[in-house]
Amino acid sequence: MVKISDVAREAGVSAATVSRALNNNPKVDPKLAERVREAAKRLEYRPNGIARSLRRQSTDVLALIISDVSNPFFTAITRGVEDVAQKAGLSVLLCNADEDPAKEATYLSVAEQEQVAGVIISPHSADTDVSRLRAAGIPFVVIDRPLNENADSVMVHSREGARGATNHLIDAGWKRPACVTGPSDATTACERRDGYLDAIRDHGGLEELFVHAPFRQHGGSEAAARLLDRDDRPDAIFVANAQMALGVLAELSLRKLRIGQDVGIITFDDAPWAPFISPPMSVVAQPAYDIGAQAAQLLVERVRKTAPDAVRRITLSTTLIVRDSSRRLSPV
Amino acid sequence: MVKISDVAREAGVSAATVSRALNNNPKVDPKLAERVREAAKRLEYRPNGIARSLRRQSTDVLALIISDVSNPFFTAITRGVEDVAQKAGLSVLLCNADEDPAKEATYLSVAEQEQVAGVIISPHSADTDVSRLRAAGIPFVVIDRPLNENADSVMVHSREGARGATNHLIDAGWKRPACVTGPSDATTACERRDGYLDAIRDHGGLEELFVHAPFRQHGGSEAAARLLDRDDRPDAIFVANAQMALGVLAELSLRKLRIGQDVGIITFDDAPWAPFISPPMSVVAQPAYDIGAQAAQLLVERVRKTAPDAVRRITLSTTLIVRDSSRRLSPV
DNA sequence: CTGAAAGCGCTAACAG
DNA sequence: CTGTTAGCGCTTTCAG
Repeated sequence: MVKISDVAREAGVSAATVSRALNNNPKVDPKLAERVREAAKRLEYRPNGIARSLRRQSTDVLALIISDVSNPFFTAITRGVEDVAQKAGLSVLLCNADEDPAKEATYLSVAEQEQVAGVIISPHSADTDVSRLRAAGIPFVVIDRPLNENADSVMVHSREGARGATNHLIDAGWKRPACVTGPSDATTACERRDGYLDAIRDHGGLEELFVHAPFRQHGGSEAAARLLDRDDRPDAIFVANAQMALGVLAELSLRKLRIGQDVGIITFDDAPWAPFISPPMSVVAQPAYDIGAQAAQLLVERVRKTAPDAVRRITLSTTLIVRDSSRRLSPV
Repeated sequence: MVKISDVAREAGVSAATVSRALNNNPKVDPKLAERVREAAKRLEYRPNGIARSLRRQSTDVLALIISDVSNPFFTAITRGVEDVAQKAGLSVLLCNADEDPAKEATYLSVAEQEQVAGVIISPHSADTDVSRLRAAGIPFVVIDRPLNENADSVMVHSREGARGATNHLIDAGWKRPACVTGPSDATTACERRDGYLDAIRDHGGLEELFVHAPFRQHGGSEAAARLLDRDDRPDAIFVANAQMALGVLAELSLRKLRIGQDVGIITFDDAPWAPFISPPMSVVAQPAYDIGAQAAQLLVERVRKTAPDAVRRITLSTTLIVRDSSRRLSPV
């Protein structure tokens, strides 16, 4: 490994000058700087990022801790984060907590030990412990799911989105809309359930039918099975995320229930495949890319200390996209 | 930030002893060790990973550089990598090169500067330059796409899979199968095209119809459009990845072409949504999770230096899953 | 078994 | 503008 002192010797200057030249410090003689750059190139010198971080007491990497890499919603967020981080010269370390509080804690701890410049996290629950980040002075912004404490955040009006989706189902003529949502310790799962309940109560005379299950395809299947096993089974389902929706679809097909006739369906998240299933899936789209981009923007400003001290909270809106899965083809 | 010397003072020992105790060095008095652990806990001490890495000249993180986070194939790989890395006590830093050689180079450079313990990479092209990794002594394993050099790797028999898919199309009665594949600088794109060509030539009398486009949904749309604009348009399409397949689907629906009647389709990668589109999509499934798991296993052994010196190359097979999109409903 | 001391590679004060 | 010096926090010889 070639180090700074090697370059210094090659260029006939001191290590300090090499450091300054390579970091574009303006008060170094342009000629010398050029000589240094050439020497560095000749030797294929790469600064040791670790040593640099230790000395500077800071790094150029952000950690993005997400709940599930295989959820397209989170990968879309990732792109938003990466695009703005890259513009700011920061790399992003993507951590997949996998809806597992233990993994989440591990990554939080890694972020601390590796002294990342900042963290963007979609916490598994509102109780996720970020105190160590605070203690270590690492700025962070919370996305997707709120935290039981005051922090910069970029959220979505989940509840309103859910309410709108459920209302849409009712307006379309479905008589017994149910809700399939995520685990009860995930705030987004509860908010979407509550939005569903808001709509049910608004209309009166409707039964509250919801079930919690993991935010995964199998969770969707299980929840749907439980609902459809009832004697008074629902005739429409509002699903809280796209992966669960796939599970619901599987269960529906197993039971030979036809979408649009026997049952209506609408889901949170406009997954890429939503327009292509049959019938095309109605969705509540979240501005995933923007969530990531705005969170990264906030974080970069914190890292650069160009942001005001006050906590900033951004809440974005969802968009109802009606395709065919929620329409009622043969009304009674 | 509480550091090792603080713990040393609190426990009334030297920093060296704290270090040894916390690293479970067996030759430290159990009583002392206990005292140290208590002191550390009391002070909420967290070792500074950066300082440790600088001193040890190594880290506990692997970098996984993938071509596209939003491709389910790569997220499935990611899970495989994470599961085995975690068991080995290593964290994984996920880097999204986004099919962009510049981003890829950046991440390679980050991996080097941050002295990661090892790298798993799906190189954008066979010419991707990993010489710096070699020079820095960082072990790496190549996945998905081969490199123009001898290295540990976990690949898939793409060409055979593509050939099998095309043969299946022909056997199903389609008369003019075409191929929509990725960019010509991506090796997997070429292999899948070549597998298609193998099948075409095997049968004789068939025209070679293929088009290269980006490995993205819009790439699939564009390629399909080009193919379907021909006077002698194909009646079946073998698509080289799931994201492109979605684009092809979009184009087909735009032109009101019915799958199974007007056109047959089969794609690489068993995306979660494949069974749910209409008709259910036939696919060539890749063992994505295993690719990740085996690559990580190889890498861990390199990192731990428990592997033989010889380069190891693993090639996994694909599985043809016939659903309905490739069947011909009304044969001529 | 424990402590003192050296040093990983870099950058920031401080002189010159 | 450049060089010398000191240390970031940790681990690891080397003595004791």
